[in-house]
Amino acid sequence: MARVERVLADEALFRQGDPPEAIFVVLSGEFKATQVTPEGDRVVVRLVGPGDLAGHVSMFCNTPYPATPLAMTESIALAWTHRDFTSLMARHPALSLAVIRNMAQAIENAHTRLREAATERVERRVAHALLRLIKQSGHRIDGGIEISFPITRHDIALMTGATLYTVSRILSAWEEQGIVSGGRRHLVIRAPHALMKIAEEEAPTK
Amino acid sequence: MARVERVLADEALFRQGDPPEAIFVVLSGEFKATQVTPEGDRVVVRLVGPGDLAGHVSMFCNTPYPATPLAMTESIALAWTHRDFTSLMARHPALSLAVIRNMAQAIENAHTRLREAATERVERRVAHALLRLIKQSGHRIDGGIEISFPITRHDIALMTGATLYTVSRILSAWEEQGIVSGGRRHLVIRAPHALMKIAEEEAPTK
DNA sequence: CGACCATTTGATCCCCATCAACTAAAGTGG
DNA sequence: CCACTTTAGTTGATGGGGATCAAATGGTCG
Repeated sequence: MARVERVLADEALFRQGDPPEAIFVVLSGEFKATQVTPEGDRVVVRLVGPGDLAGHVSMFCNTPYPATPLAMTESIALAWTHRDFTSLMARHPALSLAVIRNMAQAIENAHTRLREAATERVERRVAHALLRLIKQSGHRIDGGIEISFPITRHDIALMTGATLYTVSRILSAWEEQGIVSGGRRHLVIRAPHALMKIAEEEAPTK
Repeated sequence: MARVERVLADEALFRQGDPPEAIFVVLSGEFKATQVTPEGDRVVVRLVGPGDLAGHVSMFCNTPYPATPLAMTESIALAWTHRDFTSLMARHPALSLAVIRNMAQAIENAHTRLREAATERVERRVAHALLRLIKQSGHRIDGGIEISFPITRHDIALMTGATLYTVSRILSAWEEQGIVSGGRRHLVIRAPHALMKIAEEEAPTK
């Protein structure tokens, strides 16, 4: 019943504002779900990797797609129509549960980021973002952990609510300290432990 | 199969960090779901009103409760154990759908707030927050719309990622302009239209 | 090689957090 | 019913984190 959807890097699975025509499950690859504000600012609201759903919000609420999932690498996803997917869920209660579990994690993730955005300064938010990237798609290489898809300072800025300038400064400082390294659209975390310390360290003189 | 839970104002339905023992559906009243950071800062991640779920994230992921829902007024909720609720869902597919729909809205809401937190300045975020409050529990009175539960500047600050000082200044300014009015723990929006203008106005000289 | 994109780095500015002091309303207890 | 405390809110002064502007460098690709 499913349609297989193959998406090249930098292409969109669907577009923000379009009417919902399908719900997707990512099989391989990685997407960044970006929202555009009325003013034209962009934000990355979440990353969508293998096993994650996309388009579910619109599908179940019957609203236009709230974001545009851009493929960061060549990716493959399965697509169902609303009808097919709900009938599938009706026949397999385990599927409903899986959907719910996935959405629950998305909620928790979003709330965590909300909390970070409200209480933490940029450097720490970037540290959290990198740790999340590691967890979602880190790849061990000798001397560190590599982010397995091309990522720019600008992307990181959009994920943390900062500007690419500030992110660049932070990463430059970290590179000097040997915490990260990487070139153009490429990032390796050399000292995850140091990042965790930055991310969690108690604020001084509370 | 459900247990009826009655909660007085300023009491918690459950506490962040506790193991999940039930899932709740709010019948009446209003809760603010607050998260505490390791450093002790607090944030209101969402409002939970009639028809909304609480505790679902933990219940389905089997993780400790991620937040503490504090009752803003006396409230009533129904509680089910995990076992009872899943068996209920298995027997009534419509329930699964309702749960999914509610969670989808929570996700969209969280993403919207994320986007706002990342791109908008405080005044506009406060405007959005007030508009959301109106929508969720506004109550028409002559001369404006009243927020139907006690709310403090501090609460608004926790909802917008600002400080109570900044919120106080903004509301004072708005009060001078006749947009809002209200006293201690009490808020009336006199000119929702003006708020919408503040919330959506194009940034100057883009 | 030339055009474009990612990144870096410096200089400046301003929004808003922070600190501090004060007012006023609401409990509270004798 | 009145001192006393507590909690909510206001307002001024100050400083800093980070946005913004500007310009240069180095990688990639057609």
